[in-house]
Parts: sequence; structure tokens; C-alpha cells
Amino acid sequence: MEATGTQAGKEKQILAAARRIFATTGYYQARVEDIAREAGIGKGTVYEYFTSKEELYLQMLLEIADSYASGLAEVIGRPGDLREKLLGIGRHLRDFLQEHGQLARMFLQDPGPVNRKLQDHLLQIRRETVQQVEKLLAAGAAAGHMRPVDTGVAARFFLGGLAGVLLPGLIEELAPPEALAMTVDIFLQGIDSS
Amino acid sequence: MEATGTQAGKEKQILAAARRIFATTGYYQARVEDIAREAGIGKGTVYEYFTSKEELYLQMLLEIADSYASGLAEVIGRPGDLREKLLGIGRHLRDFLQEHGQLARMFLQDPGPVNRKLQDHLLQIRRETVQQVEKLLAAGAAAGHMRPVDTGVAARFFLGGLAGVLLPGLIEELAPPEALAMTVDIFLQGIDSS
DNA sequence: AGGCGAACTGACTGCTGGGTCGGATCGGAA
DNA sequence: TTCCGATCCGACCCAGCAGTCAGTTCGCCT
Repeated sequence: MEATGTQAGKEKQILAAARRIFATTGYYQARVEDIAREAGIGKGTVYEYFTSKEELYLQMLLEIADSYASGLAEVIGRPGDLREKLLGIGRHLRDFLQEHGQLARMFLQDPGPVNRKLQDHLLQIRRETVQQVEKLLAAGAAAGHMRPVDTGVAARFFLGGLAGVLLPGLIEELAPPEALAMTVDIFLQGIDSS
Repeated sequence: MEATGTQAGKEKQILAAARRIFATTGYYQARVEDIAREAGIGKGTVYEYFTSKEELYLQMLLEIADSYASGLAEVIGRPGDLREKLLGIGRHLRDFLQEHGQLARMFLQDPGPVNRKLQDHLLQIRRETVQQVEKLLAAGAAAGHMRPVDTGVAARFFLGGLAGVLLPGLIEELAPPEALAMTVDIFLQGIDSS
């Protein structure tokens, strides 16, 4: 009764613990008992809320993926010019990586029964993201000053480049704060036609 | 005696089998027995050549990583202007992903005792790659027409962007052949100052 | 107080799979 | 042909852990 845990909150509690444990050890090395301990409950209780380790893992990743996707959509929806929006996307990605850095790499984890089920969902999110950026670029093209590059390639290049600049910051050394703006600027000049 | 396997060749044989099995199932799902079967030998024999599953895995990944790194250095060393070299890097990455697509994601796999030991080596390779590209860019800057962007950010942006354009081709749909050149062009214009 | 169901628990079970090892097989030297 | 070391093999051993379940505690109602 000392920890947070009023009835339905227990599920959240377990998910949060799972996030921490899975993030540090990965799926296979994580023991359900560790997650239970981290959540301050008994192992059996985990199975009152989730039918299996795999299901718990799935639930956790989907939750995170969805929060990322909806956050991104919100950022893109905010008013502003192209540069402002691209910066917003970058910031959103940066914040996400800061919070879920270790978990993010799990989206690229090895295949297997666990991830098979995730693939469709994650692919869907990725497609949507690319499409949203494409739409931004198409709008920019319509507004004039943009040379006629393939928006699909440009969108993927931009997103991949962002990851290339931001992700290493977590595993290598911290990316300087101005790296984000630089990236956007290089990209913008890259597609500019003025 | 039907398969290839003359003495020292057996180690290569096992490594090749390991590559195939690990690529399809990932580290944890792969059973040593499967690898042995795939290599056409008994499970015990695997342990004549490798002390453990983990060591076999490590050996395999390091081999691939090194072949990637040395191939890249060779490509960069070839004479040609900046555009030609960047294209070469892209082609090299594309070919590598085509051959080792599934394994490539393993470099980003979950943490744990297995990968800990790899981290330094892979980080080293990544740093070298970034530095080599930085050097190319610095040379381009010296040669004149290039605005003064941070070469570190630009290099990471370029490499990440390449991966963003090429990797999805494997998991999503095939990247069109011209995507590579487009990527390089966008990037080049992005850093151009003429 | 007392009774009841819901929530919780961790000792226990069964299985999976890494690593071992005694014995089989091979191939070349004498 | 015989012998011997090197190589190969897979049945066996056992540690680790997901999932179960019989028993306990909790908290609410009467």
C-alpha cells in the first residue's frame, strides 16, 4: 500500500516497470519476476493483468509507438512555415529518443514471434510519417520555390538524416543543440530552387 | 563428405550457416543445433571450433562488420570528385544491405552481454566512417564552393539519410534505383555555396 | 464481528536449449 | 593390416525461467 496502485492503476504500474526493465535488458534477458519486483508486486499478479510476457511486451511497445505517432501528428498540425514544421518534427524525434532511447532501438530488434506481430503496426506508423512529411514538401512545392525532387525520396532522406544526427547523440556523444537546426537548413537548401 | 568441408574450411562452413540462421531468427531464437544442422554437421562439432554460442555470434558479426568497413575504405579511396565518392558510399551501403539486410538490423539489437562486447568495435567503425566522410567534405570545402556547415553534422545527416532511403527498401518496398542519385543530389545542393 | 469474493502471492512444475563427454569414425603412418 | 590421434557426434545433464495454482491477505458489506 505504500506504492501507487489503486486498482486499475496497477496495469499502468506494471507497464511502467516493464518499460524500465525491457529498456535496460531487452526482451529475452528480462525476467517477468524482475518486472514484478520493479513494480513492487508479486510475479503472479502480472498474470492477472497480462496473459503472457509476450503480450505485456507487445502492449508496452504499442503504447509507446502510438504516443509517438499521435504526438508527431500534433506537431505537424501546428501552424507555421515549412522550416518551422521540419524543426518541430526534429524536436519531437529528439525528445522521444531522449525519453525512450533504449526502447527505440527495439523497433529494429531481431525478428521472431514477438516482433512479427508488431511489424505491421510499426510499418503503418512509418508509412504515415513519411506521407505526412511528403505532404508538407508537396505543399512547399506548390507554394513555389522548390525544385522538383521526388518527395518520397526527400522525405525518407530527411527523416533518416535526422535519426542519423540525433540517434548517435545517445550512443556516441551528445549531439550539439544546434545540430537540429543545421540539419534542417542543409535539407532545406538541398530542395530549394530559388 | 558430400558438402564442402576440408579441415579448416569447416569453420567458414559453420560461420556461413550461423549467418543464415541468425539472420532469419535472431540470436535468442537460434538454436545451436539448427546451425549445426544447417552446416551439415553435429552439434558437438560446433564446439570444436567455437567455445560458445555467444562467441560464434560475435565472430560472425565482427567478420561482417570488418568486411563492410574495409570495403567502404576502398570505395572512398577510389579517385573521383565528391559526388562520385558519395555515390560510391551509397552504392556500397546499398549492396551491403542487399546482402546482409537482416543482419544489419542486429547491429542495433537489444543490449545485453552479447552486444556489450560488440559495442566498442561497432562504435569504432561508425566513428571512422563518419570521419572519412567528414574528411571528404572538408576537402570539398577547401576546394571552394561549399558553404561552411559543420562537417560532423553534415556527414551524419548524409549517412543517416542514406540509410533512411535505402533501408526501407528492404522492409517496406524496393527503393527505386534512382533514389540513390537523388539523395546525393539533394545533399550536395544542401551544402553547396555557389 | 464475521463472512465473502476479489486481489495478490511465491513455491513449484515442466520444458527448452546450451554445453559436455564417452564413444564412434576417419585417415594416415608404420 | 594394425594402430593411434584427430575429428566428429548426439544422448545426456542441468540451469534458467515462463506460467500455474493452492493458499493468504485485503477490504467491503451486513
